[in-house]
Amino acid sequence: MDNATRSERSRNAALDAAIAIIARDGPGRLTLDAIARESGLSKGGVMHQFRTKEAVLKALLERQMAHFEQFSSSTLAELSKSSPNPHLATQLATVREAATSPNSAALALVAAMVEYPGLMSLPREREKERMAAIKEEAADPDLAMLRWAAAMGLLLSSLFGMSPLSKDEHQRLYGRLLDDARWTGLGKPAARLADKPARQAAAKVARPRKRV
Amino acid sequence: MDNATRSERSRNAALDAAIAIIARDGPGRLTLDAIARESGLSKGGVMHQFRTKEAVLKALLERQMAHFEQFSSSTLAELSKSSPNPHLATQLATVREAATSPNSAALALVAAMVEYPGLMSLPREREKERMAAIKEEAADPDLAMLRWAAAMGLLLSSLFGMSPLSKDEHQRLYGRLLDDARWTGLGKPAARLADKPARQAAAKVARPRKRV
DNA sequence: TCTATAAAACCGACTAGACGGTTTGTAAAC
DNA sequence: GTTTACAAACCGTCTAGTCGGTTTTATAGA
Repeated sequence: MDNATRSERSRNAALDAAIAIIARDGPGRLTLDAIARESGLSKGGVMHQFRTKEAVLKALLERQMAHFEQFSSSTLAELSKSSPNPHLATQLATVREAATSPNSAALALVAAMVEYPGLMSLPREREKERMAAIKEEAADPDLAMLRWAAAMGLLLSSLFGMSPLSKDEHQRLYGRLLDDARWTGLGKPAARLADKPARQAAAKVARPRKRV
Repeated sequence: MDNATRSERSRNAALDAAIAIIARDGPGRLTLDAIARESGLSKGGVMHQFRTKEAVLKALLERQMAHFEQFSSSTLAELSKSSPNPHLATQLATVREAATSPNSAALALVAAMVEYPGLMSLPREREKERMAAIKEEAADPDLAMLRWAAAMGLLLSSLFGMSPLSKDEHQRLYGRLLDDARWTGLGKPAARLADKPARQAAAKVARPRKRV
């Protein structure tokens, strides 16, 4: 077999094994020995392809990011003609995709952040660009950010096994987040609803400024 | 010193040390020896109070949950007279509180879940009850869940250092989530949109400028 | 109050195993 | 024949948990 393809096969085998271990046993169980065992490679083989454990995590992160990058850009191309806010719609769809796909990129994120928090800067910087694009196109940027935050909340909470919501509810909620028609007309409705006591309630829990 | 209070002091010292270590060095650095060193106790002393490391994490989780439980119930008592959906408002305020308080409960959660994912069932079950109460009182349950999800998204993403948003934006967004007046009239906007087209146009121009 | 005994809190050295990473050896590719 | 891909044994460190012993507090009889 060709040397280059042999290396690539081994690298992919190791990364697949890492994902499988994280998904099955949790991020805490991801060790180099476990990767070797799971992938069929020897430990030396794994270490030949990745010099350190951090390099494994980084490669895993990058591979998963590339995968969703692809999903994201093709979705964006499709939506940019039809949607008034294609970047937001794309991100919402991508998050839903990440939440649904079993071998989620998010699993790699979790694994990475515990041992090597510095790796998190890669996805964060990428996310910053996307957020800028979302704000740019939005009629109501804060609402757009909140729709994004809600999608992330659904993703992360279910990812950590702490979501109180069922699968069905998750799907329905993603659907609603994506439906632009249900997120219009929120700019300043207070004037028309003056008779409602809602505002007063909000003031009660409003935090004194200048804390932190 | 009284035996009971001596024990309690030691237990609290250990838990305080654990929080400090997690906050300063990250969850990966939380070891029993580190807890002993940080708390001033000996390792034997720590192990006398907590038989295993999991017991330490569990106690930590429970203590932090109790803390926010208290915040939550006092907030609920205050809001239940004025707010049309006091449970949702309480949860949103509590999440914001968790996000801003430096020694966050969430840090304990992260530390816990990596090594002992089973511990996550405690907060999840609690959250299920709260979610039921939120749905119960809501005119639009799905929207209520989405507001909750958005708050969780803000909390979790910033907790993992992957939030692309600034502190200011976070605070502003929490404020908007809490403002009931800005979340009304979303039930079936498709029908309304026809007779009130001015709404959408206005939103395009009027940036929300509300401060918390 | 003094004393004897039990029990709880605490100490710190130790162990067994797991972990990340290294070294040495071997066969295939170039 | 040199480099590359991999295997297998190995090393030093770190970690959760143990254990025998010491100090402090509780109990109880005189």
